[in-house]
Amino acid sequence: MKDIFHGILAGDTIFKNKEALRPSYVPEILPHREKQIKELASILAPALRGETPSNVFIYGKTGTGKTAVSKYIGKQLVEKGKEMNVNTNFVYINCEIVDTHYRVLQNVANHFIKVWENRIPFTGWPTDEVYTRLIDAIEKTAGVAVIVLDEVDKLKEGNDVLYNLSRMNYDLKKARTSIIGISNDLKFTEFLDPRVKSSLGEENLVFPPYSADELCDILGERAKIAFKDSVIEENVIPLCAALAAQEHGDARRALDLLRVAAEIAERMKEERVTEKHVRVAENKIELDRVTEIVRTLPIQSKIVLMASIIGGEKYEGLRTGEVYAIYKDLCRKGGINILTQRRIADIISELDMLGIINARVVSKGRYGRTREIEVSAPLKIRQVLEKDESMPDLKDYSPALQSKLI
DNA sequence: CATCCACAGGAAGGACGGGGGT
DNA sequence: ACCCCCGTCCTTCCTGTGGATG
Repeated sequence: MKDIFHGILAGDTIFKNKEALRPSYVPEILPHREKQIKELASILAPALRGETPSNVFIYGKTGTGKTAVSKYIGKQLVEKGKEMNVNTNFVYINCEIVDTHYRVLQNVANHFIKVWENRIPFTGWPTDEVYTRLIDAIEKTAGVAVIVLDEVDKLKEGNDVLYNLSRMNYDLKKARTSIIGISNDLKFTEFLDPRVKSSLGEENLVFPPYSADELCDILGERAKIAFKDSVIEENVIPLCAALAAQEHGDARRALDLLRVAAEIAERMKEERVTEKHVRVAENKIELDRVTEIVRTLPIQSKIVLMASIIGGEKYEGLRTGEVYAIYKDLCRKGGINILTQRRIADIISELDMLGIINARVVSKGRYGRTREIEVSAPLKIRQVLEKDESMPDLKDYSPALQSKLI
């Protein structure tokens, strides 16, 4: 046994600590977020004097450091609290996972209830009972609790949860709470109850996307931790940064690129990560994304997609009507009910928005107005679709030669 | 210039299913 | 246990339209 692991570990020539490249990792240094850290710290500082900090709403696109900064501040706050002998608590909740009223309250409460027997069960209690327990538990700490709700827009009962949490201070005597809501959807607040909106948005923080140069610094810091010395060629990090900056300055994407590039280099038994590996990684990530989307598509969309691929081989400037004709053939072959062209037009739009096809409206004058459809990676997508059992069998299928006869 | 194609894409509503409230 | 509301998926019906063609 020992020898097996030894063999594998010996092959590990590139990574020192891969964790540092994962999105969940909270680094010691957060380059180019000094301003946000300072601002958030000054908002939360009253907590250390035992006062109530304002609630905060943090907005920023994915990979702009919202979560990392919050967690970082939380850690600092708790440490500083210990140092100053103030009871400060930091609760982090990801609302994409914990997405109901009950479960949010339960999770927050259980953070304060240390004894197993008294913990709140996953289900079964009335929600307001959970709330009472939560208040009790926080009150016992007689300190300040900062509650972070990450991806707060994913909450199913956002209004109720936020209303509940934001009025906790009225029910508390000795303890104080502050809510930090994090979202990448600015429009999210529009759907909130005005009272909740004003109480959550006492302070607003915006996290702008990183520039390519800033991403370079971030990757540099992480690379120092993640990799052994001098395994990364010097142009690799700028390239990762530049590619990620093309999107919208997403640090997560940049880190993914770097990590996947290194994994590829490792698997190829190479000692250094080069630009070439980044290029391969870029393709792999995009392809993985596409295959994953295609795999999880509903059956009707899969057939429309397949019809577009087949049509693309047949026609130049494939049009909606042609896709629909092939689609109907495929449905008949597979015994699947045929939807109307109106619906198919919408499905084509959906596929377009997912970025797996390109559909742009063109006018052919006398010959109508339609969309020209192009599948982005037809060969690869076809492979994925052909593995799908729910798809009709396409052996020796070829679209009818509909040479525009009336 | 008007026409007219082959759709785009909006509006309204039906069927269905899940989840929450009582 | 029941109902109600809401969201999703789909249909039907509809009006709108860019620009080659006559």
